[in-house]
Order: sequence, then C-alpha cells, then structure tokens
Amino acid sequence: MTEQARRAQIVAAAVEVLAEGGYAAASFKRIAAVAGLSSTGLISYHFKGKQELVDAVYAEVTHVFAGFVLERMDRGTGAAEELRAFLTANVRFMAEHRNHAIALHEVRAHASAATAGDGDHRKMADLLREGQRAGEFRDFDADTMAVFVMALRDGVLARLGNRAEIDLDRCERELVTMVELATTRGTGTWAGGHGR
Amino acid sequence: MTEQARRAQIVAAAVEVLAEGGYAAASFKRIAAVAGLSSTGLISYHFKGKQELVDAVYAEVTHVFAGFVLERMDRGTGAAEELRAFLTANVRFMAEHRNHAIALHEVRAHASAATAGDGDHRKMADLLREGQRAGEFRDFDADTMAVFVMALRDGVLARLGNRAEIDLDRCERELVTMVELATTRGTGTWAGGHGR
Amino acid sequence: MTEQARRAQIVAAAVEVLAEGGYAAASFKRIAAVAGLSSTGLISYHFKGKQELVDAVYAEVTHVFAGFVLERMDRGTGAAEELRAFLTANVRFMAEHRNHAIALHEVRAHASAATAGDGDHRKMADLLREGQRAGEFRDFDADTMAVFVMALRDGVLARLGNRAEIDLDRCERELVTMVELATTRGTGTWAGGHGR
Amino acid sequence: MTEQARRAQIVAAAVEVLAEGGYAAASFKRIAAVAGLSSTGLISYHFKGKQELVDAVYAEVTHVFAGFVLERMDRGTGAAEELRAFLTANVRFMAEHRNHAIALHEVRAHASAATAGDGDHRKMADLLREGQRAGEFRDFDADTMAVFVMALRDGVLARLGNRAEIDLDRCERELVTMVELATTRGTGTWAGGHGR
DNA sequence: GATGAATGAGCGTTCATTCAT
DNA sequence: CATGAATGAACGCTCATTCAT
Repeated sequence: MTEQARRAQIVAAAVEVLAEGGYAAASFKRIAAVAGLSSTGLISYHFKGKQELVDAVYAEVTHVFAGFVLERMDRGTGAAEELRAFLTANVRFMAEHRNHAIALHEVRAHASAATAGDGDHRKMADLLREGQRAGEFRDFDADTMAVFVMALRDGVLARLGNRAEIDLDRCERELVTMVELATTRGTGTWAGGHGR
Repeated sequence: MTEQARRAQIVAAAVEVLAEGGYAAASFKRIAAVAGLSSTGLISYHFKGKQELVDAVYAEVTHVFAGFVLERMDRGTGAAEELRAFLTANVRFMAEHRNHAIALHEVRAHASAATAGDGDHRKMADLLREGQRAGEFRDFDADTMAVFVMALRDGVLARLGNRAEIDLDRCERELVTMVELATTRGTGTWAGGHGR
Repeated sequence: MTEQARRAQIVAAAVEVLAEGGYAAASFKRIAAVAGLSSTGLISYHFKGKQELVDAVYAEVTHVFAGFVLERMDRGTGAAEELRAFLTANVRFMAEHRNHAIALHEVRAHASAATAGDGDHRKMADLLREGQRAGEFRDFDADTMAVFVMALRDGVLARLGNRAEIDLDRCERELVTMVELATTRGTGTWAGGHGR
Repeated sequence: MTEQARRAQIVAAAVEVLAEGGYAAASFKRIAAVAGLSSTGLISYHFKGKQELVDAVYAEVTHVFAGFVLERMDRGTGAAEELRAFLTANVRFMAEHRNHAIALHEVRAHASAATAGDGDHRKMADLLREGQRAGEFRDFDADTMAVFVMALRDGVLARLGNRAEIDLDRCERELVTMVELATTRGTGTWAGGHGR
C-alpha cells in the first residue's frame, strides 16, 4: 500500500473517530483500530506526531469543505448572491458530509495556529466589503459582520456536533433570510422578494 | 472550612485554570496548585470524579452568567427590548468577567449532557415567540432563530477564548443592530431610530 | 513513607541496576522492580523526568564518593601527600563501594552538563599547582596533568565496570608510585623511600 | 554494489553518526539517512542485528586505529621508543582522525565482550615486559602499568569525545614525558634529555 | 539485492483516583 | 476533614526488525 493511500486511510479513520467520539476519544489506539492497523506505531510512522495527524485531518476536512462550498459560490454574480450561496453550501455540506463537518468542529480547537489560520474569516470580510462597495450591503463593520456570519455557520455546526435535533433544510432557509435582512440595504424588497 | 466553601474555592480555581490554559491544561494538579491545596486528593474528596467538578464549574459559571444577564433583562418592557438587553448583557459580561466567560467556553463541550441542557436555548425561543405574539418580531421559526442568536453570542465568546483581537464595544453595537434587523418587522424605524 | 526516603530508595535501586546492567538496562521498569514499587509512575511522581533521576543518582554517588575521598585527603600535610591520599582513597572506594563506583562510571556520560561539571578536574589542577608552588612537583602543565591523573582513576574505574579481573591492592600501590614518579622532582628518594 | 562495499558504506555512516551524536543518537534511521540509504531494512539485511553492526564499527575503527599506530611504532628500535611512538601515534590519530577516534570512544562500551577483547591491553603489557627484560623500564607490574597507559590514552580520548577544550600538541608532549618518568629507570637523563 | 511499509515490544510520562494516616 | 504517597491504566512515541514486492 502506498504512503499516500495509508495517510489518507489514517486520516479517514481519524475523521470517523472524531465524528463519533469527539477529540477526547481520538487516541491513536482507537484510530488504528478503526483503520484496521495492528499498531499505533504505524500512525507515528506516517505522521511525525499527533499534532501532524491533527493538522492533516484539519487540512483534509477543510479542503473538502472548501471545495464543496467554493464550487457552489463561484456561480454567483454578486456579493449578496455569493453570500447566500456560501450559507446554503455550508448547510448542505453538513447534511451531505456529516462526519467531515463534525470532525472539523471537533478538531478545529486543536489544529496548529499556523494551519488553522483565519483565512475563512478574512475571505468573508473581503466578500462583505466588496458587497458594500457595490452598494448591495448596508454600512456595517465588515470584520465584525464576518465574525457573525461565521458564528452562525459554526453554531449550526456545533448543534450538529452535539447531536441536538436540527432540521437542516429549515435551518438553511432561515439562515439565508436572516443574513440577508442583516446585511442588505433595508429596502425590504429582497427578503420579501424571495418569499420568506 | 465548610464543605460549601471548599467546593466554591476549588471551582473558582478551576475557572481560573480553564480561562488561562484551556480544558487540556485543567488537570487536578494545576487546579489544586492554583487553589492553594496541598493535594489533588482533596478535589476527589469533594467531587466524586472529574465529571462532577466539570459540571460544577459549568453550573457555577452558567449561574453567574445568567444572573448577570437576567438582572439586565427584566428591566425590559417588551420582547425586542429584552432581546437587546440580552445581547448587550452578554457582551458586557464577556468584557467584565472575562475568566468566567472563557471558562464557560472551554468547559461547555465537556459538561454532562444532562447538565448542559438547552435551558438557555428554550428560554430564548420562548422570548422570541413572545415577541412574535406581541407583533414585535417578524415571522421566523423561533427555535431556529434561537439557535442563531445563541450562535452569535457563542461566536463572540469563541473569538474571545481564542485570544483573537476583538473590539467588544463595536461588537456589541453591531450585534444589536444585526439581530434587530434580522428579527423585527422591517419598518426600518427601529434600527434607524437608534442612530446607527 | 516520607518523600525523602522514597527518593533515596529509588536512587539506591537505580544505583544497583546501573551497577548490574549498565545504563542501557536502567529503565524505570527495572528500577521500580528492584525498588519494590508497583508502578513506574511512582518514579515519575518523585522525579520530574528521567534526567532528574539520573542527575540525582549522579549527585548521590558523587557525594558519597567525594565524602569518602575528602575525609582521607584532609589529613595530608602537603600537596604530594594529598595527591597520594586522593589516589589511595579513590581505589579504596572502588573496593569498598563497588556498586557506587560502577554506577558513577555508567551514569557519568548521561548526567546534565550543568551537574556533571568539571569540578573535580579543576580541584585536581589546583592541587597540582599548589604543589608546584611549594616546590614539591616538577614543572608540568597542571591542567594537562590533572587530565592524566583523573584519567588514571577513571581507567581503573572502567576496568572495574567492565568486570575485568583487577587486583585493586596492587593497583593502588602501582598507581601511587607511578603518579609520584610522574609528578615529583626526580630525586628518587620518595618512591624509593616507600620500599618499592 | 558488492556486499563488502555496502557494509563498508554503512559502517562509515555509523562512524559519522557516532562521532556527531554519540551512541544514543545512532539509530538505524539516522545511519541510513547519512549513508544515503532509503531504508533501514538494508542495514538489517547486511547486519544480522544492531549488535553486529556495532561490532563491525568497533572492528573497523579499531583496525584503522591500530594500523595508524602500528605503522608509527615498528620503526622503533627499543621498547621505550616504541612506547613513546605508541603514545605519539595515539594522540596524532585523535587529531587527524577525529571521527574515528570519537566513534571508538562511543562504541566501545557497547561492543560485544568477545569482540572488544583486551588485545590492546595484552600487547601493551607485552611491550612493557619486553622493555623490562631489556633493562629499559623499571620494575613495575606490567599488566597494571598497561592498564595505566591505556587509561591515559582513553582519558585524552574521552576529553575529545566530551568536546572539552584540549590542546592535543601539548597533551602529546606532556603525555610522553609523564609516561617516560613513570616507566623508565630513574636516571633522570631521559626526560631531561628531551628538553621537556 | 534493495525497498519501504508494517510490526510489536518497550519506553518515559501524565492523570484521575484511592487510601492509610 | 485533610494529606500526600501510591496506584495502574492509558497515552504518544521510538526503535530494531521483518517481509512481501
């Protein structure tokens, strides 16, 4: 089995363990068991240390997540539409890739600072600023609003991770409406225009 | 020293340790050291297990937090005003009781499901429903909106816990505006009426 | 059992293990077994890490060794006599405290640089310089000669540690003679005067 | 690549690793890396176990060392001169083949008893006895004196291995003088005759 | 011969917990 | 009540060694 494949297999097992038992349960022993490995030494063989595995999981999960979301965003023709696509894609991802989503939630706090950069935050802030320049969004502080938008996404994610009952479809609709109300110029036409 | 006082002392030390080093660093050894105890055995003596201590910390922090917030809410004369007071009080609490706030953030994921109940969530949903009945709020799904409101609060809290730079005053203003836009009927008078 | 006593017991067990099996065999597991402890964790409980135990062993063994030697040196009335007493005492120590001597040999290379200072080397060099000032010793480089004297001591120690057959009594006599010949002014009276 | 060449390559890499990081750092991984091998398996393939590699290193280093020294000894015309040549050659070797010398120092304690035989010791004792028979040396116990002479050599070697500052040229001169004083009949002419 | 992934024993260390005093 | 030494399970990690390719 090739190195690449083994690493991927281990990361996949880690994602599963993280999704099922949370970070605390994600010991090498458990991950090895789920991956069908006979020794935790093999994980150390492929990853220099636990931190590297954690970072690899974070990178993988983040990569898949970002791919999923970006694919659904670049069809947008304006900042507001892109924002809506972002929210929709995020909730969809949670519905379709539950394990990845929960694993991200569990692993985020433990990823290296360098790795776990605020890239997402900055991109969101930029998108919001762009929408303000285009006149689509009202005059809020873009950085703070970026915190809010990501917080809404993370709140849904946390809810999912905590196994609380949650209707993701309704959640998606309400989320889009709420963010539009909160960000766009208050003409009332937009929110109303979409029937919500 | 009375049982009550000892427990309170230990919980207070735990809060400090949690705020400073996060959950991972919150070993009995460290907590005992901060509390000025000479043995971790004393912690085990007063708390049946680590889980009980964690739950006690969660209960204490939650109690103080709720007290702070409720005190500032019941002056409100309507649901919208109460909601605004809730948001303001939450951010204020983070500013004035940083350790308690961060400890809450750190400990929440590890508190017993039974303890960490969704009481807050339900109360928020009830408030929102009340506002809808009174005609103050628009027609959203109250449970979902409650998730969102709490998510916004938690997002700010997480930002604080991660030691990211954050201007709590601006955050408070933007948060209130955003939630008002997202919840009240779109007359535009309210948000505008407060000079933002 | 008091902390002090436990530490001493563990150090004593470590000395025994080192003397019997060398540094490589001196695992916590083995030391704990020899000390009659039920868990290696207890060693970690009393010593912050393996390095601290190693340093404690080095300190203990060095302390006993130095005490033994110094007691027999300060009776000397001149540098030459002190030097002779040093050599004699060293060999005697190896004979009477075999385990401590071998443990010192095994542990020396692994003691912290700070701990394993060249104190002995410097003291020897000072003694030699003093003897030169007094006219007892010939004109050699004191630092280099100190290296030699300590090397002779260490050579005997190594021989002991390697379980090679060695007659310590004869060794003591020959060592004293050799060092006197090598250090004192070549009158010939001294070495001869002692019946060799 | 021939078996012989591979073994030599691995041994050479081991010597380098031993000289740079000491025995503790001489893992197969490191040796393979220095040797430019892609797998530690290759080392196990060519050497039955770590012990065999260690013994091979000891043999190689000892062989080179002995060759260097013997080449400079057989020019001597008497035991005293040979002894002096031995000492000189030893110190010269340390200066000119630092890595081999330090590797010898590091590996000696771990070589098999069988391999690490006392051949050198016996040869030195024989040389000393020869000198005694020829009237060049005084009446000491040859075996013990051999221990001393080798101890002096090893002391310098250890100093080198410990990265302590050491002036090998001065060391060489002082060493020759000391050993001559300690071994030859005390006419005083020799040591003085060489101007030291 | 050479590769490199896989193995499994052993390591030092941390931790919550227990219990005799 | 309080102490603090003792316990033992679990952890991440390293290493020489094996073996299918």
